Formats: sequence, structure tokens, C-alpha cells
Amino acid sequence: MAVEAASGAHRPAGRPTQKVLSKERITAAALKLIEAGGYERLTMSALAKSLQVAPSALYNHVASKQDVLVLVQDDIITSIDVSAFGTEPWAAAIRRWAWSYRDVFTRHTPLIPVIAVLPVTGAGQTLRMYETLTAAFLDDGWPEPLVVPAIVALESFIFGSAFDVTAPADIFESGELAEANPKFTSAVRSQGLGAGGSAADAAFRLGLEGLIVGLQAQRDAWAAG
Amino acid sequence: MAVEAASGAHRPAGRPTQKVLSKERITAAALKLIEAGGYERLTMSALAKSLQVAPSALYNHVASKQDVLVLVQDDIITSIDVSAFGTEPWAAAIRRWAWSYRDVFTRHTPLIPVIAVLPVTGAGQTLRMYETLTAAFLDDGWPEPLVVPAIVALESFIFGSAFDVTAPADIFESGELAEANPKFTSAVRSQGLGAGGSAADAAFRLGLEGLIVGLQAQRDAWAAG
DNA sequence: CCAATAAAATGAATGCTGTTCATTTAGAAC
DNA sequence: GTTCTAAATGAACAGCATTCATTTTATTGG
Repeated sequence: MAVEAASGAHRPAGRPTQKVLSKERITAAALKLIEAGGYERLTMSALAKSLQVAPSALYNHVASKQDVLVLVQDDIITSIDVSAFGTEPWAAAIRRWAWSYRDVFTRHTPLIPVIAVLPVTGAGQTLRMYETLTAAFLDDGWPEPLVVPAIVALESFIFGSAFDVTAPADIFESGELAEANPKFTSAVRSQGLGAGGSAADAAFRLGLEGLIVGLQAQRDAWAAG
Repeated sequence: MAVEAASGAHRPAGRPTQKVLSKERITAAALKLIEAGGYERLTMSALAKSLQVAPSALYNHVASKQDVLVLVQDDIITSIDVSAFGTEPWAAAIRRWAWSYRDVFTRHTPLIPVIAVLPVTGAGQTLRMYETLTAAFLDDGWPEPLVVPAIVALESFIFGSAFDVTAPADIFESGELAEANPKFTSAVRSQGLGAGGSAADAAFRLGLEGLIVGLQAQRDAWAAG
């Protein structure tokens, strides 16, 4: 007469008959929490609750919360658009990839301090993306020693820009100090937003187009000796 | 017979005869803690202890820990080298400023998520730096609407690069997955480090020089119509 | 000069956090 | 079939930022 499968049933202590948790399930639940309520809502307790499990059970599958973030990171990497590599010329492909990369991480800025510092070892999807990128650079005639620095430079710009998107629109309002800083105050007001884009978009476009042109110039300079 | 000034003396409850705390003292103490033991050591309790005060006393001067970080940020901004503006040509001045900016924030990466998002209102030193930058851009003939986007683009690159410096040297070791990602693995090995610089420095140099060239090209393109 | 108010400290308490550990049970290995 | 390991529970912990009642002092207004 035991109500084994009743939804409100309480699982007794001890190893369950069939596995309740796995890295995949933990990753999926974490992503769901983040999408629903942002990173503030991603706590080990909340994660456990959403998986109908005691918090301590998570630690049989991950070593720490940081570990969970790594799992999330390697998952969302797959949502970056790399489809232009191989079909479009270098600059166009980089452009599409970069905008997509920035958009994804705009919704996941708390991951940036984690992944910027974390070895890619074991992060399979992340490595896959780098492999695709490297191939595109080599196909475009880049000298091998410049490829990784160029990718890192682009990524740094993308990460920084992702933070920028999350800033409030009035971030540069100087307030009382406007009169003491007249040139900057005026420049903020005259900011060219382009058609229908935010200030963050305008800055990203300017910087990205600049980087694309500038990196190509560096590539050619290297080739010239 | 009261031992008023004895160092181990316990301060009684109630407003003290002369002020113990101020924003300046809190900022200085926070910086000292950070320099001694990094941001993990900066807790409200530790901060209070270093000021020989109860933690709750801090809240008479700051609204939150985030508030303390803002104070720290506006202080360390003054250690960025802006001396080249006004004395050297645009590109050289930007170069010096950018390297200095990156170096400062390499030691303060936890501030980046805070300041990238925080209104500059009330952050006087930060505004001062922007004013100096704006003047340099205008003197170099930049169209006003491009100034703020260009600064933001540079800053984004700098912030992202600051994270990169703190990464371990072997961050790109692919480990077991090396064979599955041969092009990237090879590119990592062939990375040109330049003379005596780290991989992060090489990437920053490449990106910065690219951005300088590329942004100037954008400026000229705007001027041409 | 005195009364009312505001400022600035203490110290106790709160709820939340990530994490650990002893315990229990079930499956896997020899 | 016994031993070992994996995977769950639940209680406990220290540390965190923050709040609140209380006390004392300084400042301000009449």
C-alpha cells in the first residue's frame, strides 16, 4: 500500500533504485533557473529544490557551485552562431559570430569572470568552437602564431562589451558634475546611435568593425615581414 | 582613572566624542584589505575589524557593500596614467593610457562587473578621466558623436583583457581533446609571444594596435561621409 | 541656555549562503 | 555472498551582508 510514485512522496535516505541526478540533469535545471530568474536565483538550495533533491546530493556529482557554472558555460557555448564559418568570407563570418557571442553572454555576464580564467580542458563544446575559428583564420591565410592572440583579442572585446549592454541607458549622465566636465557631457549628448540601435550597440559596432579592419592590417604587416 | 586612550579599550555604545568613521577612512581601509589579501578578504566584518568598529557602524556611512566597491573604484581610477594626453599624439597617448588602465584593473577584476554597469554620477574621478579622454579625441579631430562610442569600445576591450591576464598560462591546454581539435592545439603551441611578454600581453598588444588603427579608419570614414 | 532632533556608535539577531559529514540504502565487483 | 562503492537524506556549520533596538553625543532652533 506504499504510495511509491505519488508526487508528494518523500524519498527515504539511502541510494535510490534508479538514478535521480546526473550532470546533464543538473545543467538543464540550472539553465532553467537562470532563464527564469537570473543568476541571483541560482543557488545550490534552489537548484536542489528544482530537482526535488536535498542540497547535499548535488555534491555527489559536482564539486562546487563553480563547477555548476562551468557546466552551464559549456552548454550555452553551443548556442553561439558559427554557421557563417566556411560559407562566408572571414570578415563577414567573424562579424556574425561576434554579435551572436556578445548576445549570448549579455544574458550570462556572471559566467565571464569564471570562464575567462578557467582552463578549457574538459570543456568540449568550447574547444569545438575554437577549432572552428582556427580553421577559418587559417583558411583566410593567417599566419599560425597570430591566430590565438587574435581570437583572444576578439573575445576580450566581446566579454567587455557584454557587460556594457547590461548597463543602464543613463550610465553616463554626469549629474551635478556636468559643468565640471563639459566636453564629456556634450559628447554623451551628441552620441550617434545609428538607426534603431542602443548606445551599447553603436559602441560594439564601431569597435568590432575597427578590430576587423585593424586585425587584418596586423596580419598583412606580419606577412610583409 | 578611566583608560580612555588605551589601545585595547572597549568603546561603549553611543555616539563617540570624535568621529571614528568617514567615507575616506572606509575607502582607505578597504583598499588596504584588498591589497593585502585580495577581494575574498574584503568582507564587511573584516573591514569593520580593521577600523576597530562594529560591522553595523559601517552602515551609517555606506548603504551596502556594493557602495564600498564604488568608493574603491573611484579611488583606484586616479592611479591610471593619463599623463600622455596633451603631450603626446593621440595614438601614443591612447596606448599608454590603455596599458595602464588594463594593469590597474588586472588587480581589481572583481570591480569590473560593478563599474561596467554603474552610473558615473557621483564618481568624480571617473568623470575626470572621461573628460580628459574626450578632450584628447576632440583635439585629434574626432567628430563628437564618435567619441563616446570609441571610448566605450576601448574600455570594453580593456576590461575583457584584464580578465585575460588573470588566467593561468595553460588555459588553452586541450588535454585529452587535443586530437579532436588539431588545428587549435597546433595554433596554441605556435603562439608568438613576442620578446619577453606573456600570451595575454601579446593578445592585448595585437588587439590594441588593431583597435587604434581600426578606430582611426572609422573616424576617417565618417569624415569622408 | 535649553529642548528637540539628528548623527554615529554598539551589540544582538536574522536569514541566507555554500559546503561537510555521519548515516542509510542499493547496486557493482570479486 | 560478502565487500566496496555510489548516491541519496538530513542535520549541522561557519560566514556572509544586513537590520534593528538601544545608547550616547553633537548639532540646531527658539
